[in-house]
Amino acid sequence: MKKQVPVCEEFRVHRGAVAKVRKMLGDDALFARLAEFYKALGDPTRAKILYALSISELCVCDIAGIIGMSDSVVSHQLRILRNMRLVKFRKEGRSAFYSLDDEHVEILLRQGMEHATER
Amino acid sequence: MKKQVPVCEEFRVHRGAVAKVRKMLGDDALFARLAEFYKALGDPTRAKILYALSISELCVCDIAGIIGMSDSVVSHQLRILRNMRLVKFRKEGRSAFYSLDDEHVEILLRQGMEHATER
DNA sequence: CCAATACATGAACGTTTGTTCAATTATATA
DNA sequence: TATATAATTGAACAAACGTTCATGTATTGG
Repeated sequence: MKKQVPVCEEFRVHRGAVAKVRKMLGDDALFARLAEFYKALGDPTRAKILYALSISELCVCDIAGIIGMSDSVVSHQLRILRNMRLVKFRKEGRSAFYSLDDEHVEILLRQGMEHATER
Repeated sequence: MKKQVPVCEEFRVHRGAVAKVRKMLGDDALFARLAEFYKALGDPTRAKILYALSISELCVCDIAGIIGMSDSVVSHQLRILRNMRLVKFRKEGRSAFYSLDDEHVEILLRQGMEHATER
């Protein structure tokens, strides 16, 4: 009888469980999207921006002032957050007011903050 | 009266709120840790490993077989996940069995997966 | 109109990241 | 004891990333 696995001698876990996981993991695009999403949160500058926006809607230059970085940096990072649908914005005159896209993001922020503050 | 902000003409939001956010954002180390944490989730390979481990405890070469990458890749990434305390492991003979560190991680995984699957 | 303001964008740069490959350690088995 | 297996590690390399700086585009006010 042929070996089903090319790596170890045999799976050390229940074959049914392995098959299930394997099927899900076949969807590369899914995990690419998942990783992209977390990556968007995985930068100190973007984390600060998101945290600031979790308190209040803010315009670009106010964000820049608050986190202590240039308008350009903030604008670049906001584009990434926009593409990942983590923030939304509205224009008013020459200002652009940003806010979190939904409370889903806010929940994730709090979860991460808990993990970061404990221990 | 002197301007308090060097960036825009004036904050467009309530000053009290701004002050509160500003204080929190002063803690650079906090946001560095927060970002590190999310960054650990923000790679397709690591996301796959974590998802696999959310179903079952697995040894290194089984993980490698399941996600279709080399033992070396998996081992390198597991080190990162270990350092971030996202996974724990136990040794048994020459095998090392990995599992998620706590259900905190599992919750975060599901949250991200929801965001990645919808839309 | 012209200048100033708010924001966005593109190129360039140094840094960080993930994978590959080879070598190493530790454990089990023949 | 010698060999094979499981896992870890380090160096090297290309790709991706974040910031800086200069420039561009609207919009507003003098």
